[in-house]
Amino acid sequence: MLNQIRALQPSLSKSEKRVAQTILDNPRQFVSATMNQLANAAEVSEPTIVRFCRSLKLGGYREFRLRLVQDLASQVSYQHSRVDANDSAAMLIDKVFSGAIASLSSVRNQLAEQVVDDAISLLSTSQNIEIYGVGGAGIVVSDAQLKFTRLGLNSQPYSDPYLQRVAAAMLDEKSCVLAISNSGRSLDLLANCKLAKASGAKIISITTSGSPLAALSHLHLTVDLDEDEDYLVPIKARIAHMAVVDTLAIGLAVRCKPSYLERLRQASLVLSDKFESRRRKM
Amino acid sequence: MLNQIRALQPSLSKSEKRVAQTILDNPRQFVSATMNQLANAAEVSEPTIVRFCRSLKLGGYREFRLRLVQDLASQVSYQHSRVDANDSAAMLIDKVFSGAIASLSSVRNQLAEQVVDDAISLLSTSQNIEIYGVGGAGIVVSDAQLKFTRLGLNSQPYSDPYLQRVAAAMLDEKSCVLAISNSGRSLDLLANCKLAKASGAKIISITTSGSPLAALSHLHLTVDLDEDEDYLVPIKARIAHMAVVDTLAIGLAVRCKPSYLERLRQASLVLSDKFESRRRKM
DNA sequence: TATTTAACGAAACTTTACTACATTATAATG
DNA sequence: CATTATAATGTAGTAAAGTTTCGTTAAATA
Repeated sequence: MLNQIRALQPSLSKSEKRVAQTILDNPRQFVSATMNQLANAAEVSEPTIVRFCRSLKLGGYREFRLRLVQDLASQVSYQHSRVDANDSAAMLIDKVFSGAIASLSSVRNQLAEQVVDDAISLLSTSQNIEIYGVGGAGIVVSDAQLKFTRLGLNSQPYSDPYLQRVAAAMLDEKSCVLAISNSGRSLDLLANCKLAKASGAKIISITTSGSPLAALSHLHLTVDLDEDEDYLVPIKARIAHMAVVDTLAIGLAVRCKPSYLERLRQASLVLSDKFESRRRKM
Repeated sequence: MLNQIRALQPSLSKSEKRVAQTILDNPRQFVSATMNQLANAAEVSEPTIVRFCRSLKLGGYREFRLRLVQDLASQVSYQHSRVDANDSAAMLIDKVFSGAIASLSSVRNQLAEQVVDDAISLLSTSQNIEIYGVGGAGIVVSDAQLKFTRLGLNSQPYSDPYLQRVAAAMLDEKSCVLAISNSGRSLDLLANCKLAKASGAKIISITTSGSPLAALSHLHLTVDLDEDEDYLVPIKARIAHMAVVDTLAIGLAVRCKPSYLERLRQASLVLSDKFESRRRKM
């Protein structure tokens, strides 16, 4: 739809071109706009709006708005611009969510299928799994631990560098470390992964390509993100890492041990008495 | 949105119930319907349609239709979210990521701007913030705590029901509780939020609409998700909740206290000696 | 059974989308 | 260069959709 407008733009009349430009500048602004509001924004008359809609082979403004809303609701907006102080709540929501969506969809394209496959196999054959991460990644570590435990895997989370160090020294060839870090440059984490490797454990990393952590891993799951502004509150990395972990967990569940599925159902049921009637879950 | 209608259905009047049922029977039929058409289909009058929309906390029919269209448009990708044993790694990746993306994009449409605004104001004026969640939500609680701490807010995370209980009893009018739960039905969490409310604290919830938790909150941030198959490994809820928390955190940062931004830069710098050269971060 | 309260729809009213037509600008032709 | 044809745009009016007001009916309560 927006692409169609862009494509048709050259063939439009001067006023209609202005309408097209106004919409393309900030489409979301117009999801609930009336014809009048759009006309004012583009500084044209209402009939021009109708004619613009007809140029797009649509019945009228009503149909145009319907299409626009559908388009924006399903389509990911890649222009995750930075937030600033006079953004309305609506813009704030939009920027945060489209930023998160954009990074997920970029990571989806980065992930190498083969590596995911290998990682799932390795995890399923390891006798124990240790999950390492420091700082903000600690949250992803807990998340991974929760997921693996639910699958009945033998895993331990370590987000404290000192405990990590102790644990790493104790590993053997049948162990496997899942190391999570956005930068892949945390000194503590690097040292501990080296130690784990020296103990004979396999290292699977979820981190930026080209980082020292990626270099020393046996399997590297790539998560490269734009760095701009994410330092504000780094949600993108967090969410992307969790999605990767989730892919592994679901892969383990459905692929290697279908019996896991049954276990998961039980995990849900066992919690049901902790909830008020009508539904279990979470 | 459709979930919300389902949730509210019991509490509606006879005619409004008929409207709800008519829509739920075949929602797509009404994406471009006028009020009149919907009224005829449900065999009620137009004012009843308006009242129905108001019962959903919407401004009127126009807003209702907007939400419906957004909802149905973003649901398209939910279709292929079910994984099965003979999926290739590529399909696995695709399903996990598009599921996550679809839920983010649906939550983006659900979030009420006004409530986000109010929540940001309330958080910024509260003397202390307590963050509650149990089970899987504990991860989101830690995430929220990390973000709020970075902003220099006075907040405490409680994912243990017993500690929660003790803390809730100690609150006063200047406190505020951020309660996170997908189901909104955890007995422990509900009891503790009631206690906190009785102590005079304000409750902000991130949960499903129509749930008991939503009902007792002063501010309710809606996160309604499809329920099917997420029990496998509930990543969607996790990610959606984190994104909502992120919206609040960024809102607090840019809106209320621009000085926070400076503080954040410092938080990044202070960590730099923990990293190998070339870059700080995470 | 009487009285209050809530639910609902008929009709008036407001806003929004669309149409018909007049006006202006642009291009083409003598 | 003037004249005419053609396209582009806006003004004003109309029809349709959405919303409000208010009276009537049904249900609940005393």
